Amino acid sequence: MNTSRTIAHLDMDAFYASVELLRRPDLRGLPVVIGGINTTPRLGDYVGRGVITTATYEARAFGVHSGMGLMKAAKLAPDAVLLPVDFEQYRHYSRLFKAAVRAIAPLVEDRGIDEIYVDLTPLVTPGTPRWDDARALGARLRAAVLAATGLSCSVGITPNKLLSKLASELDKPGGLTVVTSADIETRIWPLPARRINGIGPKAAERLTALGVNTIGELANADLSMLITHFGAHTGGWLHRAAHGDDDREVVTESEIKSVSRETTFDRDLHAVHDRAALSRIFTDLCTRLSDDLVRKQVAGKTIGLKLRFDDFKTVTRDQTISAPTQDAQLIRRTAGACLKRVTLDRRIRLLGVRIGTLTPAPMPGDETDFRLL
DNA sequence: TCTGGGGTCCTAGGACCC
DNA sequence: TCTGGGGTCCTAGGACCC
Repeated sequence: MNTSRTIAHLDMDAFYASVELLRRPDLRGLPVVIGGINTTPRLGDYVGRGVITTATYEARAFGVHSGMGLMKAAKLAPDAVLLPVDFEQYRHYSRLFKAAVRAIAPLVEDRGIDEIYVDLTPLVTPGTPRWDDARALGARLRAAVLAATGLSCSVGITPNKLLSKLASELDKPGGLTVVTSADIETRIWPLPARRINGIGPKAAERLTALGVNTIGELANADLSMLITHFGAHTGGWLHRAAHGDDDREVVTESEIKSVSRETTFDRDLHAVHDRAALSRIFTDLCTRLSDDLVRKQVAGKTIGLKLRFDDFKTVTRDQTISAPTQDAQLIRRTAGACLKRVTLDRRIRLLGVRIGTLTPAPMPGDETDFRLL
């Protein structure tokens, strides 16, 4: 195992909720839940299909957590304060905290709006006191993020991304946790295998059925048994991950692969009876997708449709056109052709439009016609 | 009134080409 | 006519992550 790198994972604490509390300091210390659009001030009065995106630690004490339906959460914590999501605000604070980190340590990998990996290797002195250096750097990063945003984060520092992701969660909120290869057995092995980034609910369930619950049990599981049940690729990865082995680089730049827009309706819609409403929403999604493409300066060739029915079954259809496009009408026509290939014998819960196989497109106002390139 | 919205990656079969 | 293989693109679904 390569232990020569020093990698940090930085995770903002209850990010959306904490941003809201900057504007509403009067709510500090109260159970606050963020989620949904048409919200009521009191969680217990909410009616709709929204889910929790974030909850303050005070709200989590009631057993609510992100991903939980707001209606269900309302039963657990009816008196919690409910606030609607405001992604513009969160993106603003996301840019601020990432800039603050980059000013100290430029090798940053974006992992969504509220977390990053940072390669600290060039900034620490090799040798034994390296982890002292790393801890001091982690403290600097935390202080810089707090100064730039007023927000708290948790930091994990270890020899790789996999361990750092686990470490940053060990002392949340406000933690600064260093884990070296010598600490794996005592600090990592007792954790549930599900905590490993990449082991989701399905894999965790399969592991449980094999008698594997903790990372330590996974580490001590027979490699050939894992390969038998998960295949050579995944089986080998599970084994290495449990031993804290991960050689993935910190990726500072990456190109966007696809753009999508989707919406869940207030009530399930009927393909025939609600045809007009469906058509209007469909066209609106395509228009917004087109706007996204222009803003992101990309055009795409593979246009996809996504439907979710009232039984939660999801189907997708896609079609690749001859040249990349940003055009809302062409996207609408192509996605409309995809829709004709779906049997519509159930009410529809969700409609989505996606575009992939992206290529760079000209800036708005640019004279160049990218179709000729 | 269970279960949002925006992504990435992987698998797998068939078409098609060399 | 049969056999063999590699590579890439397209499409559908699913697991997973934030």
